[in-house]
Amino acid sequence: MEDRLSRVFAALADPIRRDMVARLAADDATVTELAEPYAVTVQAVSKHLKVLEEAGLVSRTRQAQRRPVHLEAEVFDLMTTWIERYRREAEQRYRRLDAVLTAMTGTETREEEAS
Amino acid sequence: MEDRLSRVFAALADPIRRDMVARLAADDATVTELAEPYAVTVQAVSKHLKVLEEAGLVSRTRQAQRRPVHLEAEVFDLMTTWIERYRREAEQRYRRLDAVLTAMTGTETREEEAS
DNA sequence: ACCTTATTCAACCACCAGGTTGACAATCTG
DNA sequence: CAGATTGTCAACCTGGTGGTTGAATAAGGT
Repeated sequence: MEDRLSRVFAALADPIRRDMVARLAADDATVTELAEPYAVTVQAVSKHLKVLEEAGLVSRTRQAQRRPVHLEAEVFDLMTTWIERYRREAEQRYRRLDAVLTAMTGTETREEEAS
Repeated sequence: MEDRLSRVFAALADPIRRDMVARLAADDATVTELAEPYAVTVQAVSKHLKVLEEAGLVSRTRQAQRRPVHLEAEVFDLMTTWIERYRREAEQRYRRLDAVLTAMTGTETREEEAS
């Protein structure tokens, strides 16, 4: 899989991981705390965290036996940038097409603005 | 996998699919056109398109034997909404922490609340 | 009608992802 | 030290993903 963006998207393609991110946005948490709501073993959750960590979405520090997980919000920018870029491009194209269509029909009907 | 958001994220976790989306943002294209730059068979690309379609990222119409692919930009909103929501939350928390730290060092002698 | 072009379907394969159980490491607490 | 808590590692299973080749379908061009 290799590249960063792929890892980030893949990490968020799993509902459990997405839910963990959502909860971590509110506050840091330990592995067992995170595992509690889900019907899977704590080992499975540990694996999920590894995925999130390798995607750069979370970081873990050590605190006695506990290992608090912290959300790294900056990584979201990577996605947002990518998404917004192409969305904007596609929407502009849509608007252009819209303009063409309006121009074509507009010569007869004269409709003014769209939204 | 089931849910929409998972499918969208999973779809974009693949570099080829992401590249196809990027190209489709510029203009609609047929399957063979899309396949051309990649070192995979056209069948593989057809499969990728199926994934993108099931995620609601693209739609296909029929035009003679050709089957032009069109990007559906609206789906991006789903992701952006999700991402922005939690990023904002996490950043606010960061700012709160920042404020607490500033307050602590700023007053120095007066520690009242813990957290 | 026949051939060519565009695309999908089917069967197959190698590999990865998400889950399990069981053992181990690291730390606090009695 | 002994025991409980917290978390990871290793081995294993199952199912899905991305790729292949080969055949089938759909529509146009001649």
